[in-house]
Amino acid sequence: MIKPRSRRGGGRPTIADVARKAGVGAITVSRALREPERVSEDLRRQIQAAVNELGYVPDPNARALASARADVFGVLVPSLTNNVFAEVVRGIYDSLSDGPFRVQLGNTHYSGLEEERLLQVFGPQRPAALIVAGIDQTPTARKLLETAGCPVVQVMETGPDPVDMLVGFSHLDGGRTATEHLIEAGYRRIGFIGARMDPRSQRRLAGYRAAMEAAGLFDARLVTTTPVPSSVTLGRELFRDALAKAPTLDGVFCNNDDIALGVLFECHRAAISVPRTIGIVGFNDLDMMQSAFPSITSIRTYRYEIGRRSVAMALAAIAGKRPEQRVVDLGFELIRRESTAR
Amino acid sequence: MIKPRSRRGGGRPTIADVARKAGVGAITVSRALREPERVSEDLRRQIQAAVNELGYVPDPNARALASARADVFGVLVPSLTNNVFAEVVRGIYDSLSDGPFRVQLGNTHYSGLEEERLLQVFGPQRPAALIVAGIDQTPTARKLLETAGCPVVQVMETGPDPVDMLVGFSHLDGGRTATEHLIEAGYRRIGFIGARMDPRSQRRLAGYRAAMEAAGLFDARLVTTTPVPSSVTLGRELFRDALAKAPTLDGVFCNNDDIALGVLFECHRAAISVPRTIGIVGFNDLDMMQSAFPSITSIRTYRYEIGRRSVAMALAAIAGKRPEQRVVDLGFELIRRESTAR
DNA sequence: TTGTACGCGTTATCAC
DNA sequence: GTGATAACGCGTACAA
Repeated sequence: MIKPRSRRGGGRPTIADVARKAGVGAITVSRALREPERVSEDLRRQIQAAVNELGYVPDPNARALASARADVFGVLVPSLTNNVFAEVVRGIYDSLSDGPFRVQLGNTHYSGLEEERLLQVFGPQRPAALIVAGIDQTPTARKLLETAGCPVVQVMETGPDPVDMLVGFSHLDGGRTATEHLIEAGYRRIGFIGARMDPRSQRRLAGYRAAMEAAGLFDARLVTTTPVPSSVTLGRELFRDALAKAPTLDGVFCNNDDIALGVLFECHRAAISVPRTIGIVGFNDLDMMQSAFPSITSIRTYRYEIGRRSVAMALAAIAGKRPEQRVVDLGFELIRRESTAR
Repeated sequence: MIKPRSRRGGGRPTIADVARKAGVGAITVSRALREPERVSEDLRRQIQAAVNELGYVPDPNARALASARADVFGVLVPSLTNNVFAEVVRGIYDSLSDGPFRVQLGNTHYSGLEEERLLQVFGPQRPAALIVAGIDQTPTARKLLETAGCPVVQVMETGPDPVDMLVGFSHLDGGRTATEHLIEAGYRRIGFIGARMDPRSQRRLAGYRAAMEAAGLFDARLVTTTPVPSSVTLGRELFRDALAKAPTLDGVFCNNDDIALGVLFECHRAAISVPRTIGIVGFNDLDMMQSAFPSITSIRTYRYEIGRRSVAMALAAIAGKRPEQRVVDLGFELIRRESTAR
């Protein structure tokens, strides 16, 4: 008696089952599913019928093994809870939800070593594309990206020398624009308050410094930074520190909106008038900036759009169309509000 | 001249290469890597040497195909940008970063149908475990979870009838506790302000209602809800609506902290005294609640810990140890602050 | 403890 | 346009 070929798997229908039922070869079923235009109308219908009847679903693992390509986008961000990256990730997901691609998300915790590790985990999977935050990879990480054998999109920055493609904006220009706005509004003793101080924060600080020096206003005592992760509460503390160091402070450009909100709350608590005594500018323009009282001036950035664009570029590259421009600068916008309306 | 067996793949070393170099069978290499204790000391060392020399890395796709199991945790959340779920996801990632498991994250957009679709995408991958937010799956989704053939952990809620395992807390009790606190603080015309109104918000509302009815204070005009996604700005608008409907309002229990912050800002703008004229309670206790001015009373929940616990339970189940308690209630805590200190 | 033979479900290759 | 055959790289089953 012949054992009915005991399936190790869960007994789901395979491509062979569909082929048998449709009276065609397995490869034709495979083609009908992936490149329908290369299979005749007739067979396509028969195959589709068999697929529906059997409830056949291709095995992604088998497909990945055979084709040496997984339908996976590897995505690396420094933080999952930072709203800024969450928005980028959301843009990526929304752009991918239609197609066959899955997303594999990695959290680097702002660590270059962790990024290397994750890249080493992603590589053997043979992802269809890689999207990574930032341009400050370690040499090792950069080499891993260059040899990944798939399109790579770096996001959230701009610059001259991407691994492959790049979409974002200039943090340096953003920092400069924010600072220049404060100067034009009449503030003079303008502080910089920054937490985390990752590479993007560093560039914003550089923009701040450039603007202050150009105006002859730079003073190292006006700069307050910490590697500690950003939070509203930390913003309050740093503002107190800044005031202690520079009692004549009359404005602050904050690393990000959480810090800015903390500064605002501390001003409330200390009965410091905003924008009269202190002007405040944030960065990213989270929703709450417009609703705060007073509303807070901020640099609006297009995180969601960056996510979408990164996918569009990767998809184009996968389709063989290398985009005309490998570096896309989506810019930013200064949103003037009450916190600097002196 | 013999072509050196052109590899379709990228020519990376395979397990066979390692086996040859170490002078053992391929299966022994496989075992040495997955269950070292079942291979003799000697061979293990030889194999490890060969692995290092060749730079061998197992192909996860081939492994998944052969074993009918992918080292993947499927995770389904309704939102990527909502800090609450971002924290759960972070807990999951942090708990998984040591081991061999990758994470595949899906965004259901608060949609049962989207959840079904994602479950259908995850299924064929044969994930090692599934973690999903909530207990309100559609019948179809629930069936998919039950037949997934892997441990399933539902998170962020508690209840009597999990698909498999469940870790979270009671939103109904949370809503009741928040409301009772306002009542005890002396507020009487206490409103409920809720956005999105997903199942968890509905249960918080039910808790609010229970408390208000128990105190003989319930009045339908005090309830203001909308299906619109939550935001600080929306909180301001809803509060204005609530005041228009119930001018004698003297307190609000907010769906979440974003709404609560919006209410606070609107009070500032309208020169309404908090907590004297209006008491405010939020939900989740985000960092900014403690720094707001005045600081805002909230229900602290343990999102990160829920993420970690869910992984721990799944891992235990994978290891064959069905945990003694399939339902874990991590509770919550009322954090009293200035916004209700009348 | 180690190895042999084979299967996992699909796609690439090349012939028809 | 369609199909037979041979990988893809690894793990399972079973034997030794």
